Amino acid sequence: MCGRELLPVVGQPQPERADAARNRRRIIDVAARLIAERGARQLSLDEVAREAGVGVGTVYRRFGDRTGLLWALIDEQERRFQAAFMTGPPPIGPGAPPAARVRAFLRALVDRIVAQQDMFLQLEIGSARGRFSGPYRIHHTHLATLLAQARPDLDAGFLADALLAPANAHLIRFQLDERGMSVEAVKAGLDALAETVLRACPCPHSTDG
Amino acid sequence: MCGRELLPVVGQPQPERADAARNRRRIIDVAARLIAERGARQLSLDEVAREAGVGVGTVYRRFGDRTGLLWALIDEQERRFQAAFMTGPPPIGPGAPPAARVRAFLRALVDRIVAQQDMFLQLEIGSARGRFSGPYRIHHTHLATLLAQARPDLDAGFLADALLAPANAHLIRFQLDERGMSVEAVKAGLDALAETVLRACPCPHSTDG
DNA sequence: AGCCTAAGCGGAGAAAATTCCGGTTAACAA
DNA sequence: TTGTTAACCGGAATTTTCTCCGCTTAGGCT
Repeated sequence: MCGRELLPVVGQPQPERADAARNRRRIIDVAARLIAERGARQLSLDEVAREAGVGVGTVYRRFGDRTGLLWALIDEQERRFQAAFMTGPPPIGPGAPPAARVRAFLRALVDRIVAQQDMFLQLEIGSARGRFSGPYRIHHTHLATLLAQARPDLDAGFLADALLAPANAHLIRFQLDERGMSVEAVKAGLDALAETVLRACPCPHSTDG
Repeated sequence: MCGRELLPVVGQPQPERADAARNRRRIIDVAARLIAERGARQLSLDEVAREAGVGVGTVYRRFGDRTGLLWALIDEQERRFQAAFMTGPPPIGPGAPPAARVRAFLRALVDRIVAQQDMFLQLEIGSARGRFSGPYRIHHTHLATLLAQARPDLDAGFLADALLAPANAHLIRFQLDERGMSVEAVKAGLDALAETVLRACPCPHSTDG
């Protein structure tokens, strides 16, 4: 993992050397092209290195591993997404009521996963490295904050995990391809779940068995 | 994938030849031992084959791929689990009210994942093959049935996915190890989510923004 | 201009997953 | 017994990921 790819960078430790930056760019460009041509599934880092005119070692130093490169490819989209829910216009950005923002966020997240399904699928297999770092933490914090605003009586931290968990590339692909759901149906389901949670009656019946 | 490992076998296509059965057993035993000794992470199919005294080809023919072997190792536990929620005593088995069964089911599922964390983690990386086949479908069907019984007005199919999604080895490990939650806290969170969903007021306020 | 060194480079090589296929053999019927 | 054959077997070969390490160089300093 490289520590320069995703937003949660703390402080640029060192300015990147010119040759390193050039190689990073080359590698990303080649990888993006190869994925566009043949899908993320077929992406071989050996081939990326060869086509980019660098050694495999360089690819690994720069991106840590296969998933690191994939994260870098998704990064631009991720920045845009983060900007949308942090500073963009309502309903996903500030201004709308928390409940509406939660739902808009989840819908946008699903759209994002569907749009880059191929890469997200690859990210979910392969090393677990980074799965709950960077982007996940930011999404979780954002969602938990909104949930806590809307319903201070609930366990916002856990609920955020629970709402994020179904926004999973493999599950979504399964719902789409094998269960015949539409993207809208997936979004509607998540939306409905969020709504249900957000307006649950605080009154604690005994439901125990 | 082998089609003989997990419960949802439809009809035994062919009785297995004696040598094949013997090798299957050997392979499973060796794999179980190696995992006990060094963890699922380190399991090399080459080594399994060598120690079991068979060729790698045999391992692959028998189990399809790495995850196939892992599923086979988990299979016995899975059968026990399925027996518990399908025919076992309440509250997880028949007899208790659906809501209680849902909650007991989720708790048991988390326990199961925690108990074999190592293997479930490996299953979630590596090929997606079988991730939503066999066991998942059965869990989903079971849960959806219970949910539909308890709340015919909700989308039981989607909710079952949504409740199953957070019961994910990687998420649980993250919650346990990096968020400092206890296993009980994880179970309680899922439990509370299920309870919330199950007693949501059917009255549709306008929550939209 | 010349020096110094942290950062970077490349590619051989180790390790693991998975495929392929020519040579066996268990199981069953004649 | 013997013949037949679908199933099975083993392991070499292929492919891909990732590590290691000796050599090189960008960029700041004098």
